[in-house]
Amino acid sequence: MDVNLQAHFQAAVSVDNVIFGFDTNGLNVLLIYRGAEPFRDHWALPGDLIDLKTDTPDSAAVKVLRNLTGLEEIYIDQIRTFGRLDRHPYGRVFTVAYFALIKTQDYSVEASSWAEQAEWFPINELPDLPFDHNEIFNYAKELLKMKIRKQPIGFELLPKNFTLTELQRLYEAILEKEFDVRNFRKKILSMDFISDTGLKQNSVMHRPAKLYKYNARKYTKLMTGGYDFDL
Amino acid sequence: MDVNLQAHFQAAVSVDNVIFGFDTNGLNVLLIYRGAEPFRDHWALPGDLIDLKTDTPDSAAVKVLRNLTGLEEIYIDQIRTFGRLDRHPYGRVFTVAYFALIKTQDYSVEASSWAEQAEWFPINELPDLPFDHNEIFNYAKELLKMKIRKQPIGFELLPKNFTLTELQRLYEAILEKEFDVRNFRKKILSMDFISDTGLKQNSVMHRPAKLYKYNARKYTKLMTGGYDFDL
DNA sequence: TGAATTATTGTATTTTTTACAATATACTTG
DNA sequence: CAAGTATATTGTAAAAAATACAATAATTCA
Repeated sequence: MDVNLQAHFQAAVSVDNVIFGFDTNGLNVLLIYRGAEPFRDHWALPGDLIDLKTDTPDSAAVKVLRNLTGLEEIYIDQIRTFGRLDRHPYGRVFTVAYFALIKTQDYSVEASSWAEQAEWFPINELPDLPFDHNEIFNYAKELLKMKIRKQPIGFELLPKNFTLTELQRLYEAILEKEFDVRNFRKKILSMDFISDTGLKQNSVMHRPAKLYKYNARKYTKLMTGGYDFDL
Repeated sequence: MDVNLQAHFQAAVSVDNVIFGFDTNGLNVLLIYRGAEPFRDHWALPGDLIDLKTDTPDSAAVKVLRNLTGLEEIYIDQIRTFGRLDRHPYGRVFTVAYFALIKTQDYSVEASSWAEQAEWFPINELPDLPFDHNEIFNYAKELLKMKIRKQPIGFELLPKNFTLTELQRLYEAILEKEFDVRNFRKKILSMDFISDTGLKQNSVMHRPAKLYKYNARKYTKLMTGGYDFDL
C-alpha cells in the first residue's frame, strides 16, 4: 500500500444507538453510564467501535442492542453518519447513528450485561451528553417524528395487544400534539391494519377498553397496492 | 494508544455522490470514468477518500462536487453510510453517500478538472457500477422520490426561470407518474411559493409560456407556520 | 389567413379532514 | 344495590382538498 493510501486508513468507525421506549410517562431514551474513558462517569448513548474484521455498521448496531437489552428482534434503522474532526479525543472516529424502537415491557434489566449502568430517561429530561450525542439525539427525534407519520412503526413501541387510547397517547407523545379522540380512531381504523383481538382490559376501575393488535400482513398488502400512510 | 484501540484505527472513509440533473430528456446522473485502480476504466459514482486531517464527510462531498462541476452552490444531502466488509478491494472502506441536485444549464464541462471523464447518463440507462454503487444509486433514487414530495427541492434541478410545464415534467420524471395539467397547476400555485416573473418564453413556435421563479422566502414563511407540503 | 403546436383556465363531484358532545361500561363506595 | 367515578366509545354536519374532465388562447410558420 503506498504512503498516500496509508494516510487514509487511520480512521475508526463506531455506532451509536438512540433507543426509544414508551410507557405511561411518555417517550424515553435508554442511556448508559460510561465506565471507561473517554467521558467516564457520563451518561451517553450506547455505542461501540466497529470491529473491522467482522462487522458492518448494521451488525455492530445490532450487537450493541443485543448486549444491552437481551432482545433479538428489534426495530432498527440507520439515521446518518457524524464525523466532526474533533468529535472524539482519541483520534478520527466517525460514528454511524441508529435509532431503535423497543417494547419497554419486554426489556428486562436482568438480561442486560450492562444492567447496572443502563437507565431510561424521559426525552425532555436528558442530561447533557458527551461527544456529539446531543446532536445525534435531536436528529433521531426529528426522524422519529417524520417516520411515524409515514410508516406503522409505532406498534414497535407498544405491547403486542394495545388499546386505541394507548396508541393515541403514543402518537401524541412523539408528535407533541394532541388529537381529537373521534377523528384519531376513525383515521387509524380506516387504515385497516390493526385488528380487534376480541380481548378487553381487565382490572381497571372504569370501562375496559378493547385490545387491538397490529396486522403486518394487512399493511404489506396495502403498501404493495400503493397506499399513502399519513397522520 | 493500546493495541486493542490500534486495531480499530485502520479504516478509511470515503464519500460518493449521486448527482442528479434534469433536461428535456428527463432525469440524469453524472458518472465519471475511472482513470485509476481499483475499477480503472469503469463508470462509477464520483467520490473520494476523506482526508482525515482536514475533512468531514460533508466537506469532502462538497469538494468532490466542486472539482467535478466548478459550481459553488449545490444542493447536497447525506443519504446513508454503506459498509459491507468486502466492498473495497484495498481494505476496510466505509462510504458516506450523498445526493446532489444541480442545474444542468449551469454545469459546464470546461470548468471541471475531470471534464474528459464525466458524463450524464439517463437514470434508466446506467451501466453496471462497481463497488456497491448500484445499491447506492437505487437508494438515492428512492430518497429523491420521497424528498420531492415533501420539500421544494425540485427547483434545484431547473433553471432560475422555468415554465409550469417544465416543472410538471420534472415531477413526472422523478415520480414516474403523470399528473393532470389543471390539477397540477392548481396545487403548485396554491402552495404559493413560486412567483410569476412577468417574462415569457420566446422563439418557440407555439404559444409562449409564462416564466416563474421559486421564492424561497415565501416557502420559509409557510414552513415556520407549519405547512404540509405534498404532491 | 389558417394550420400547427403548446399554454392556460373552470366547474362539478367525490373524498378527506375537521370540529364538536352525548352515551356506555366497568369498578368502587356507601 | 344504587350512586358515583373514571375512561371508552360512537356520529354527523360543515369545510377543505382531491379528482375527473375539455374548451379556448397565443404564438410561429407556411
